[in-house]
Amino acid sequence: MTKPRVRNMEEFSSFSGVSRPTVSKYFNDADSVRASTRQKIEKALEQCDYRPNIFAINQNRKLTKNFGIVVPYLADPFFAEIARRIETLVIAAGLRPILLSSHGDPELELGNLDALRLIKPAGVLLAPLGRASNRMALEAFCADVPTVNFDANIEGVGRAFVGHNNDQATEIMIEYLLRSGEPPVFFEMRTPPNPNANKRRVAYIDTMERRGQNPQIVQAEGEGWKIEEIGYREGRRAISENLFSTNTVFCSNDRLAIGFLSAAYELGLRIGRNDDCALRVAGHDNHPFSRYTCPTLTTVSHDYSAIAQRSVETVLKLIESETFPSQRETTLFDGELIMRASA
Amino acid sequence: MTKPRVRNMEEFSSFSGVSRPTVSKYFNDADSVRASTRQKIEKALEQCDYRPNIFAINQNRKLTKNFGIVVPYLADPFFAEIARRIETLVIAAGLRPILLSSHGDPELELGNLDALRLIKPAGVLLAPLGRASNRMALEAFCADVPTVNFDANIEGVGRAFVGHNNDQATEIMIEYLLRSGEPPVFFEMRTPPNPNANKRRVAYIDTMERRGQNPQIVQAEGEGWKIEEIGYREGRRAISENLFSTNTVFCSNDRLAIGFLSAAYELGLRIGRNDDCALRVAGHDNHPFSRYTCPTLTTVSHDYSAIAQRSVETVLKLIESETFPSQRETTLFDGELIMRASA
DNA sequence: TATTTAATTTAACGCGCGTAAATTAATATC
DNA sequence: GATATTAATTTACGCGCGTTAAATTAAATA
Repeated sequence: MTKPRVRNMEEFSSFSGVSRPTVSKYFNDADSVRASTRQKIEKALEQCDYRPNIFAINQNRKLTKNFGIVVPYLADPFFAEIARRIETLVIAAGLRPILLSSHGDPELELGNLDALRLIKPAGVLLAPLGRASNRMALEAFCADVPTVNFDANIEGVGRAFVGHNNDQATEIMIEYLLRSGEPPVFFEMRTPPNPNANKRRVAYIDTMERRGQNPQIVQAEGEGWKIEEIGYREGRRAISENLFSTNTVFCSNDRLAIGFLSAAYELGLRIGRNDDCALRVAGHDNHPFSRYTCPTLTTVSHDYSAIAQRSVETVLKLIESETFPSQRETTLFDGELIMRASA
Repeated sequence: MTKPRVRNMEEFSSFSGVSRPTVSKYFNDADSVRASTRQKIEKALEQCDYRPNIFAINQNRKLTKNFGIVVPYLADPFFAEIARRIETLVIAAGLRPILLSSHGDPELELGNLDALRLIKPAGVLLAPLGRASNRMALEAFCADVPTVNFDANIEGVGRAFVGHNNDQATEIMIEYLLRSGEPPVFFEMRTPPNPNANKRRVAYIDTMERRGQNPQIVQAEGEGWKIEEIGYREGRRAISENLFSTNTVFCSNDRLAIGFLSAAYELGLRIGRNDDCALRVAGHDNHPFSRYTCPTLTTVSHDYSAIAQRSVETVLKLIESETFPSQRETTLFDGELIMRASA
């Protein structure tokens, strides 16, 4: 019953009756050995539970099967969700994902990259903090390790960027809001941690002007990643001080909108597109919780799966080719209008 | 400007003028060498950026500085939050946290433990899936690796358990609800993934009976970790079918409550403790989003920081002592009533 | 059956570090 | 200043596996 303990490849070699180099070959690529020897090995594998020592394997490799995934803030379900998808794809590609969160802290972001360096990852997918990131350090890292930048685009960071088309996404939401009611006022953080926010502001202004509308922006004070709280506090203030010139609020992201909805509810405002509603509210991101807000949040969705898929594909290609791409390619995926009850 | 490249400890030894074994000693414990030699090493460390190869280090160690953290579902902000705290403590203890999520999948849970085995972690903190977990396999793992079980208690898994006092927490909420209005009906999943739910049901029934009340339970159908959705769908159904015999609903957890609130809102029910409200709703967990629901959710909080702290302490003690504790100790931390607007 | 080709075996070295024993040097104690 | 103590150095081996070259064997082809 009790399987014999096999301590190393040497022992497994004699146990299976296959020479050690061949066993080694098998573990690197099971198809690289003859079918008959493969059977011998796999039969032996069933009778004892030997597994190669991962440290010894990686010691001589310049490149391991490790794969780093760095996100700025894992407690944000948005990043948890996209990380989950990426993890799955990475595993399917035969690599070992290592998920790291920077927890909103630029020093920890550097620490994470430092930790990744040690484990010589084959590739890295990096969603940087953004404004707070130490750009020089990130660039230095990307020069050494095949890295693709995703979610938050920082020029020069990573050998490619895969992300969300903020321009298009902002535009379709504005178009929808314009044709279905009063023009939207943009509600955002004055100093957002994430660069997508800036893209969205610019896109808002551009689109509004192109439509002959007067762009209006209400900015929330506050720093950091406690975005719902900022949306709540500043939303409450903005409503109280009557800062919104129309009945339509387009929040820069869903977390801000979640806080805003909470404030509006507390102030007794009805939100929605019915006649008896005081305000329409829209968000941006299709945050996992946006379908459970009160009312459910009309928003514009990232193409989560496409972004995850393309990101992984791009790094894998990078790894395979072993070349430095001559230019940093940028891939953006269009957003999709998610019609719910809030606007 | 360009720092000389130092490839290994040998080279660093001659670079710094300190013998290799001493350098090795330094990297294992900087205080174990004489202050003067320590200075020599650290000065050299500034002039070149050598760092020991982590794979070579761990190859000879039976025990690494790796530390595993396994949670059942990282996309749940509750687990993200507690994982974040644990990570911080583990880093402070000089260990390298490896955070793994089972994504609600029992096979992945085993895969995670398998992956952890390979990296010979000094210790592991394991929050199991619960009902779906392969208990035998978990036990086998815990026999080999110093593991402390947290959050979801599975008898026999881990050498200690640290968690939330579901009995006490349930009781204080029921007491509050009883003295402030109608008796609570318990709303839960019929087949909850997490064993805490069962504890809470039992505690609900016990407390109600001790108070001379008639316990009433409404059970939601549905499997898996999409708990908000289940809360929404089944909450909507239960309200429509008039299954609640009083105006007070005590949800088994906040995620269920979040879904329930969304359903109630959609059905036009006012939630809260005012006279004009149709329903009072309470939750359990103090989920990060519970303060942004509409209305804000009255709930009972985990002592997040105490649980995180004690969990880490317990594993560290286990690691240090290198002994198998004669009995599996269970530590529970009391919950705290979080009064908000929903009940 | 002879020949070519492919796979396996044997033997041996290297990776970067941990670690132990014996020796030497630097401090601390009297 | 002599001795005892502590720390550093020298030397050497081992960890488990990758990898390579030459020798051998097995399979595929003619």
